[in-house]
Amino acid sequence: MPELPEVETTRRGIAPHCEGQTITGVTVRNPSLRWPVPEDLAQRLEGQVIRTVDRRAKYLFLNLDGGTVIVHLGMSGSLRIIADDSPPMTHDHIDLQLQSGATLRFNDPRRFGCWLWADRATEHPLIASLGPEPLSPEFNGGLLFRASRGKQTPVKSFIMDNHVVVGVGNIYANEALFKAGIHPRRKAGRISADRYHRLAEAIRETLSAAILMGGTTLRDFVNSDGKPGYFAQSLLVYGRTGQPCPDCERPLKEIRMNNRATVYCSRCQR
DNA sequence: AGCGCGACCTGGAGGC
DNA sequence: TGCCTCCAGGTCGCGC
Repeated sequence: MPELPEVETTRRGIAPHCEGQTITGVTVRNPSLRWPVPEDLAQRLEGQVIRTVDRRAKYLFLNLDGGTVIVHLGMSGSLRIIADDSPPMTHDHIDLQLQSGATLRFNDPRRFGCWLWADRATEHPLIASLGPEPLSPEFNGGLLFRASRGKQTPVKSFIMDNHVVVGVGNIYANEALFKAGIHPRRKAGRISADRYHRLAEAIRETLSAAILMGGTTLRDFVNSDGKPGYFAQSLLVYGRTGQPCPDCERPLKEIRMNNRATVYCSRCQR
């Protein structure tokens, strides 16, 4: 489900209900996520106050006084605020009871997500080596250009590499490459600085537009209120194989790259 | 070292 | 209705 806009939408949805709240109870129904949920999670959390809810890449941080819960939603995870005491459904793996009476509930059918503990989140191995945030000032075309010199890997794989820039998942990689007019298979090391400036701008635009619209809803994404996002209506190429290119009207092509659907216009993208 | 791919899971859609 | 195959928004870590 979630790419960066969905994760940010989730953060904005849950933060007001979590920040300043004492955790009064922890229920782990299924600890078998991507990595096992720490056995002492409840012990660490109970009685602690959630100070802030932050995001780094697609990770959410529940910051407590003595450390951080690092949450990833994987492909199918979601966090909801449950106001009443409605019973857990299938795949509701973790509940945090809050002092307010609300529950922060984690659901993840495929269990690719994770809940981890870190004394210092920024030093955790999963976090420490991440590239810059795509919406931060340090992310720009120059950075992409420098990082790509000598790279043989296709540009689509390059911008989806979290060590280069975080938060560019499959949907938005397809969209940004279309906007920048770059063929997804072009070797990263053979793209000019000018074109990387356009690409960086396209990434920034695509992600911020999606955040404004509450994320992309394909199938079953719901944000923390249970509402869908509306960015799917704005997708230019993803999910539109065979339909006319928005610019030149030639049918959009689809190939597989790293086993992921890759949609592009063979005329507009070179 | 850089790159590509398998692996981790469940469920929905579509074909027969 | 049921069974089977394919597909899915992520990303780690292995093998070449």
